[in-house]
Amino acid sequence: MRKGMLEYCVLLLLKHRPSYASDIIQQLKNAELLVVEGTLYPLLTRLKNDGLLQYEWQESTQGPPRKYYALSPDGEAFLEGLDAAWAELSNTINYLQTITPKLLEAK
Amino acid sequence: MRKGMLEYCVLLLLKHRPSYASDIIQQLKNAELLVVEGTLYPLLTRLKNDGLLQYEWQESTQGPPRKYYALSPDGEAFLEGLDAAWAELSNTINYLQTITPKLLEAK
DNA sequence: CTTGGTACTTTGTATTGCAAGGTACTTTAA
DNA sequence: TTAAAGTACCTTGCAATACAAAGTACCAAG
Repeated sequence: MRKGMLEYCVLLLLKHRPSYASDIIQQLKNAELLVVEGTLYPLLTRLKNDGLLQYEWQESTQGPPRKYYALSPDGEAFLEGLDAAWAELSNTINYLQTITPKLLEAK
Repeated sequence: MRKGMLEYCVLLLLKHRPSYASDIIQQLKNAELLVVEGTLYPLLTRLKNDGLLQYEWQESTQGPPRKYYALSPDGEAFLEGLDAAWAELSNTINYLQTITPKLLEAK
């Protein structure tokens, strides 16, 4: 179900504030969206290769350095497209839900 | 983006009213969701094999007979699970959207 | 100098969506 | 009577995504 949504969620998070992978996983967990490393790392790499993200290394006070990802200008534009796509999808589902009688009862 | 959503949309439609493949495609197009045969037929077959859908052949006044698909009892239960999953995903996205400052401005 | 914690990465597999092509039956029209 | 067009169903092969699992590297604490 959540397939294809992760990209949008990650971009939303990074728009809010640049983060590194483990941090992103933690933030998504807070939003009740479970993601694992094997999913996120390839996604970040792909988005960077597509020019939607940038990153810079930053030293950590504890442990190895971290790759902080942030939206590139292209990424911001792309995200606006996803906002529109989400709004449309959301409308579609709402419409399909309302035509089913049973959900109307549930109100 | 729509990945994984098609299943939900198709089940919602079939809950509303049993339909055959070409009809489903048309209804989804009306809801602004473009699907092609190569996507839908395997999906219907899979849902049937999983016991979520049933079908029966019905003669058509014009053209070849049609396979009318409908939700099985298991399918109805499964759909309720998807309703819950959608509500949760929707909440998650809403939350992630609201923490980004720019979207708040857009209001 | 070894153990445990943090962070990043890669490989292989299953699922999903799509393009493209194919089969079969029915009606229309030459 | 056959040819063409329309409707409906199905299959194959490919690309993209998510995940499990395993691996690499650095640092701090004991």
